[in-house]
Amino acid sequence: MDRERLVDETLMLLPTLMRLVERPSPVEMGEIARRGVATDVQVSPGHIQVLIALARGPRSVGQLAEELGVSPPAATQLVDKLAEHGMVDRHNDPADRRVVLVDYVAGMREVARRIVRDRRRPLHDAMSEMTDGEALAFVKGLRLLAQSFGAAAGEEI
Amino acid sequence: MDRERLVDETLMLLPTLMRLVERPSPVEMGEIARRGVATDVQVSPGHIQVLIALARGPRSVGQLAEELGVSPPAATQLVDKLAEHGMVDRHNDPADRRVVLVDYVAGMREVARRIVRDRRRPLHDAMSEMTDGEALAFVKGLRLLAQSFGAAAGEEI
DNA sequence: GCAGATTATATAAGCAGCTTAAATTTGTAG
DNA sequence: CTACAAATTTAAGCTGCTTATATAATCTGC
Repeated sequence: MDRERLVDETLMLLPTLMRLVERPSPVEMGEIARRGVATDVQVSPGHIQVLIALARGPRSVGQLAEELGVSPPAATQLVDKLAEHGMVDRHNDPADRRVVLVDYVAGMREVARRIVRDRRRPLHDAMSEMTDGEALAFVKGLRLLAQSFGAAAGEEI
Repeated sequence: MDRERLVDETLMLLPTLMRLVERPSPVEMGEIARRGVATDVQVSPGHIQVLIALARGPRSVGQLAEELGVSPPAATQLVDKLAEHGMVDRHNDPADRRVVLVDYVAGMREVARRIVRDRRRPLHDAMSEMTDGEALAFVKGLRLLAQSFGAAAGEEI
């Protein structure tokens, strides 16, 4: 099979896809507005990642940075904005007071779930046109790519 | 199958992958340096996209913008930088002098091919661990996503 | 053929999201 | 208790995009 062509097509598609993904869609703002959160909230992919990560329990800023593959200051920034809009809360880890634990504000877990759901609607739609095998292969591909690019970029320490 | 989980995983993976892809790898700079082009060139995914698009023939700035899914000023900027480093050239379309046609500088076609090849090495590596079916499903998935997000974001005209 | 609208590109200004470097606070080990 | 290490934040800066505006070339209707 012509792998070259597939690689080239991916190289063309990936950045374009990313620009689309990063473009803030107004969808979830309506959702937020209905709950009394500011209407002009711009939920970026990074924020969505934080909301998803927190669904599995509280996280320290450092853990978030690592899970998202960003620097600690970037994680601080993401948490700042979510906290500003009353979505998440910081509190000190009693075991180690250097650590800042991030968690949903009480009652915001459900709101977060809805925001994430809205955000992933196009993704969900796209995936509903794949067979199970294709969907699995797609995610496997993403994992492989992240791993491969990670090895190329990150591991020069 | 648990599509929800796959969607969530994709939502976590995509932005992380993008940050990795966008991180400029020094690989291709060495390649450029050997050809007498400035060493501090930073080849971004957008520039790679332009180089790939030009492999199929000269393009106007507007066509590039459309192919990449960016605004015309963004395309102008990408071309600016590539031209600055002697990779591409502008010349007027004799048929319509408003149009600026972009093409490789003579002899740079081959250099571009090598730059693109270096840039896609991690991608190539990742794809070599997929079966043919998986690779096809992966690219199909990317296409579906781009289409789906495009419909969600772009078609509000 | 020419005034006015349209199209293609470029310039200008500004913003979001990341980075590295330095500062602050807390923990740990000799 | 001193000195170093670790977690987070603050500060400064860069890149890649955006929209709004400017400029130049083309098309249209009279």
